[in-house]
Amino acid sequence: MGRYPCCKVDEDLKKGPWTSEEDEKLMDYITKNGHTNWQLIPKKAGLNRCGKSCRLRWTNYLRPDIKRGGFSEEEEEIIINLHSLLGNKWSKIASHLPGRTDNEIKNLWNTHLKKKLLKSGIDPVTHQPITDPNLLFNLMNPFESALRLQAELTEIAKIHIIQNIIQVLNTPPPTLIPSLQENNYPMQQCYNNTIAPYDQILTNEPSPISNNLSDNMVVKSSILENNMINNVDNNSEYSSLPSLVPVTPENSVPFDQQIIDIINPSYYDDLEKILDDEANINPLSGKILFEDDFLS
DNA sequence: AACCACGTCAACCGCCTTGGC
DNA sequence: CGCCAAGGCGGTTGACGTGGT
Repeated sequence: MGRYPCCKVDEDLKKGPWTSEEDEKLMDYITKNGHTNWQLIPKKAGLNRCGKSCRLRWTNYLRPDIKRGGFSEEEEEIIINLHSLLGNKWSKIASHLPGRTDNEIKNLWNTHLKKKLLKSGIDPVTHQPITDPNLLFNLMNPFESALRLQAELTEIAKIHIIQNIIQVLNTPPPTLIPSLQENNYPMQQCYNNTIAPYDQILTNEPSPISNNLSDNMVVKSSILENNMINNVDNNSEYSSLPSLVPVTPENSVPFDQQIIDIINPSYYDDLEKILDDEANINPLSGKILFEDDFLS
């Protein structure tokens, strides 16, 4: 058999910050008896702590040779040089700096030195001048970089909104139907003119949002299309939602291709006009307003 | 004065190495 | 030689402090 386990999982040992009483107990015990067996120390010192926790507290805080206070410029230089040779070997780096712990050096590196090197155009991993133009751009122009990121996120958000609109168009509420019967509802114009290319989507092809549907179902849009545009007299169809059909490998379109279809400039531009113009959104209902709504 | 964002650092977690059996 | 616990190490987390709005 080997040794007995370090910290028993079922033992109700204290965790978190150390109190001054605990520090005092540990200090007293180690200065009198040394630290040959960390597993026995907490019991013998009267502490309800794991041996590992005691060792960490001692090596990182209580040890008498610990140097307090901030790091000097010289120490920082040494750490940078050693890191370029040793990498993230914090304990090895610490062994070259008397009074400094590996934890302390690691924290300094992650919070301060890494940024310092980046700012001066040095890759903190390789310690070589940064050559990646994107990374360099980000460092030199943080503001422009943020703007660029924001623009990219806006584009993604627009695609999400478009997907949501498609979802809404795929499931018309019953209240829309009388207007359609009168053949003057703006939604119909929407289909006929504004975003006519969406007819491509409103066919038997799976909706671009189908990938987001957790149950892997897709609205069978042909039923919807028939109800809304061609078959408006069939009232019995209006009250029920379009049936759902499972996505099958043969009728599914790769998501990348779906995205490309959506970004087809002709209807993307039209939708963008709607999305860009805040006046087209009813501030109370959040619904999209069409040209006819303004005329009436 | 209250809130928020960010930086710092002590402590924990989990993996790896070492060494006793 | 293999198993297994102790010790060591690096990554990560969360509490706390501080400065800005």
